Amino acid sequence: MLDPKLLRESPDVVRAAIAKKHLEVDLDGILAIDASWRALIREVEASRGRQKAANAAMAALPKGSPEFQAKLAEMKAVAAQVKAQEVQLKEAEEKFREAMLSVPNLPHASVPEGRTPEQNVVHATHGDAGQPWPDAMPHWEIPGFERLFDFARGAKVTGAGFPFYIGDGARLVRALVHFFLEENARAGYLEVNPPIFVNAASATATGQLPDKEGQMYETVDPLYAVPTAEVPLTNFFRDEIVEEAALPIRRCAYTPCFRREAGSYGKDVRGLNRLHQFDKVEMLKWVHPSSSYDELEAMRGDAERLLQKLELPYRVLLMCGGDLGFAQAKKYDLEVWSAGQKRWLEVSSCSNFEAFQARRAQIRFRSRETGKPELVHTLNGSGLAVPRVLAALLENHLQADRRVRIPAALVPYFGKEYLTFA
RNA sequence: GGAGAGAUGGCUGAGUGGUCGAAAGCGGCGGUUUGCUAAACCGUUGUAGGGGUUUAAAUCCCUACCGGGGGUUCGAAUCCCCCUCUCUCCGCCA
Repeated sequence: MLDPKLLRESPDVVRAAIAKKHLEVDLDGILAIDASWRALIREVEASRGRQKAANAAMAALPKGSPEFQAKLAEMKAVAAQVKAQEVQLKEAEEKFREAMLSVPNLPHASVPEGRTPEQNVVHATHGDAGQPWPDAMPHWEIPGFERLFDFARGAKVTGAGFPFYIGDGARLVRALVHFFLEENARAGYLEVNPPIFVNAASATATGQLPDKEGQMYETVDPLYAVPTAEVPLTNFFRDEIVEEAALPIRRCAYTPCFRREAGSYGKDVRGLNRLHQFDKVEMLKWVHPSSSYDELEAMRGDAERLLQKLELPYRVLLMCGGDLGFAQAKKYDLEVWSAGQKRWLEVSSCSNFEAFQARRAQIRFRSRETGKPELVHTLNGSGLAVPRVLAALLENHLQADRRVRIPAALVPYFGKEYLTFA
């Protein structure tokens, strides 16, 4: 959620920012709702003030006295009025809050202009991505692929997009998760194993609810399977005030992630490109507002290093305003080169949310300077998403003999130098 | 799943219808004392919103908040209902 004061005091700043994101929001309507809400506050508070004063007076009067009786009759009317006004106030407040939730976060000044994904800026490219790889093939066409990645049985047992990983396939998933966690721990992220179901309050704080309800799996209890570890991780400190000295707090978590992804189709969903259940390690930071952009660069570097150690070509995109997302102030995407599919696959997205999530989740720190609680800045980034990295490993490191070379950094985790489809 | 007990400020904990935003203690902050430290003593100490004043900060006034929601009442931390969570016992279970 955006700071309501900012909207009130500088609507033009907000207007310009929304334009940069190419979104449409009725700011004048929200400002009108805000004004009428605040007028109502004044009315209700005046009535309540009268009531409170009268109550104090009544407390001093003898219980059955005529003065008491007279006051009582008078205050019955005031009480009825207050009750009615409070209903109105509550409605107005709810309306305002709802309206504020429709206002996106402001993009940072360094975010490039643009409307479409094509206008994202290629920030850097590593490795020989984009070069012709004569022997490369999409991973699902590699002979024996279905022995390690059984989509047919997954579809029978659960549904499309829920594969079985078998043998070296399962081993590679486990090795990648372990590798990511160890590397992130070394980079200063404390490992956390969170719940993989969250309640509605948590899903609301990170923005999955109310709008993206259809993208999550919901249980018969009012619980949602996590679409990313970001949700339980961010909510860890919800409604809390942390010590300023504790910042920055860096944590990472492995969870399976569940996404309904309604409406997806075509080549995007072939093989391991897009699944309803997949494994991911997520990095999260709670930082002092003054350092959040430095922390974003550091986090991007942490994610990049993982790809470098896996010897995978990739590029870094700086997202333009139109492709930035509702809640992000600045975002980098890391895309690995899929040699067999000859396309880029997104494997990480590192974002600075500034105080946008923290305001919604009420995550604050006590400022040493002012002694007052202030909102932290939150950042998160994948480090990394497993299936697409796995797909890139299969395609990019495939040998002429149909074995897959395991990069040196991963060998200790995988336990062998080659993966075989036999 | 069954039975019972409980949820109060940063923490411990009093308060069972009328100046209770809430006693007391601890902690924190400021000060006095002290060669320094400690102790002692004095003062101070929540959050959010609205408004007055101000360039701003400071400051002042008002309102709300005693797990969450609803109800009774002129008036609720206190009475009633629902929910959530915690603890104890029983059952079940990896």
